[in-house]
Amino acid sequence: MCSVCSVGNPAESQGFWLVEDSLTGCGELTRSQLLCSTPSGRAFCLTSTFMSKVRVRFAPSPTGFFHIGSARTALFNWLYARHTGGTFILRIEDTDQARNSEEFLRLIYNSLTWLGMDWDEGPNPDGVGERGSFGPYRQSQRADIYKQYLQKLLDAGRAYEKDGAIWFKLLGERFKTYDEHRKKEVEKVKAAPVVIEDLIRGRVERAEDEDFVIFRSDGNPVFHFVNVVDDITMQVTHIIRGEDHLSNTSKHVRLYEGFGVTPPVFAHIPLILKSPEMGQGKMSKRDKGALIEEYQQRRFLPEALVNYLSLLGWNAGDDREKMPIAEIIKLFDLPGVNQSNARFDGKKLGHMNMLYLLELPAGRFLTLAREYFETLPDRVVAAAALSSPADYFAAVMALAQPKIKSIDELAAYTVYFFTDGFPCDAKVKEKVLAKGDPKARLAELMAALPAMDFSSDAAIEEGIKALAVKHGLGFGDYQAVARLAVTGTNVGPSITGIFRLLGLARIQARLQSFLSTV
RNA sequence: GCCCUCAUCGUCUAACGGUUAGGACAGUAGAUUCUCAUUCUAUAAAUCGGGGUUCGAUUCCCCGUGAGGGCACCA
Repeated sequence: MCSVCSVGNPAESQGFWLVEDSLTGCGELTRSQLLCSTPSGRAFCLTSTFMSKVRVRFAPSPTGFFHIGSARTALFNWLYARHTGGTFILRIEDTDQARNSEEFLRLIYNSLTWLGMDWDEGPNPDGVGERGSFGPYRQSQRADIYKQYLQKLLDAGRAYEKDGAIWFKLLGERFKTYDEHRKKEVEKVKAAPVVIEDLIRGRVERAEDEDFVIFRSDGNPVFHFVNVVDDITMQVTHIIRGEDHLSNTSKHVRLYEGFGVTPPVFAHIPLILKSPEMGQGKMSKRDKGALIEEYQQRRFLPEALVNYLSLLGWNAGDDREKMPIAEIIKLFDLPGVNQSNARFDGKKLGHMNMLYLLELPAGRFLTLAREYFETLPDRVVAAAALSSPADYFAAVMALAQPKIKSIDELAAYTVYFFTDGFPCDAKVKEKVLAKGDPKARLAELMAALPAMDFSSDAAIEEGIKALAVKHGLGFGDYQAVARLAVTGTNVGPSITGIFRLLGLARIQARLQSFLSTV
């Protein structure tokens, strides 16, 4: 029996079954596809899994900020669509009129676009009109379709009205029992459990033993109903969603049966949990680092975020972690997705971001840096940076790019290039002044400065080294105190680069004014 | 309370039933460059517990325990 489409058996196969003996010849199949067929004893029918076109959907509801878990679910759907050459659908689940907002809707389009997840069907990214021939793609515009499908259930005797709402009717013997959780008596139905063949979890059985509401008394359909109707009418082949929906799936399967439709393939992906410092449970919108918007504002590189997200619950099968998106698409597959939940690790994400930052073309870094300063809350620093000559700004950024871990460090890291009003770190000052004879070093440096060649980093280095040799000291003896005087800190790019960009006059002025404070 | 899922270093994860249990992030200690960051080297760190099956179990089975999710006229 095919684990996916539940049809036929390998003995009757026409050569379209993925079974152990026939693997060697299947060069087209990925490693994880091969593996999934054997350890768990599952078999897949190629006709259903690979030969019909994959259609997957991401179906967010615009009731809150777009967060990391949603992005990962979207990503896995998108990756699977791109991996299989299938279709990625964006559907807006906006049936909860009280909590929907246009602002959140725009945020969904914006975030997906920023992350590079383009959709083949759904509303257009600008919110005007839509694409695809299975629309409308906003549930708020699909009322007629829901009415029509409700009628099918009514006609089949599988739905009934009670207390003004419409309920889905389960088949089987009925009995009453007391529900501890809800503290009331409920009517249950005796029936064989629902069997879910999940691509990631394997076979899951769950009893579905209570009628449930499909249309509220206000006339609006509920999630379970619209979700299933939409997936049927949009011809969705694979439902990739968070494991938190696994318990809902039995309801959905019963609805598919009620409509006389074979359910799609389910793949319930693990959840993203809070990092240990953040506490227990799944990542929530209130957790630090949970919102995609935050990374966008901090100018994280979307490709780094996507790469990091792809590694939460999935891996390439070897030791590689940083990979171009094309490689991830090539290697990604559903049976290779882990079953256990993953904790979010902002530090590792930061590391990934740095890796991408290091190899970012200077031109793009410059664009991002400019955008960053344009939206920087500190308008004084921003104005100073943005009003500097373009080539000077570019030179400063070139100095900073290989040294910072994320773009939002840029203001603090480069402030002294753009203004004389930079802060001086008191602790660093104390430390540096305590070592050797810094005042003497500064005096020597100032004396040597006018004769120094400022044309290149190498020339500057040579000048300072010559000075050091002359006094029987090391480069570091001048570097540390000069850096403190000129930048107010002990971290930053090479001192030679700082000297070269700032130029003789400003170096002299800063050394002078620093000397007056010690 | 009931139902479902999961379980390898602190974290993300590798390991046809046979490995000195590997890599990455974070940590620690060094090296290097003018600081910092990078880089390099070294180091510490894991198979939840108990039973089976097996010549042999991280891997298969059962029971505990722990973690997560669900149990709405929310999605």
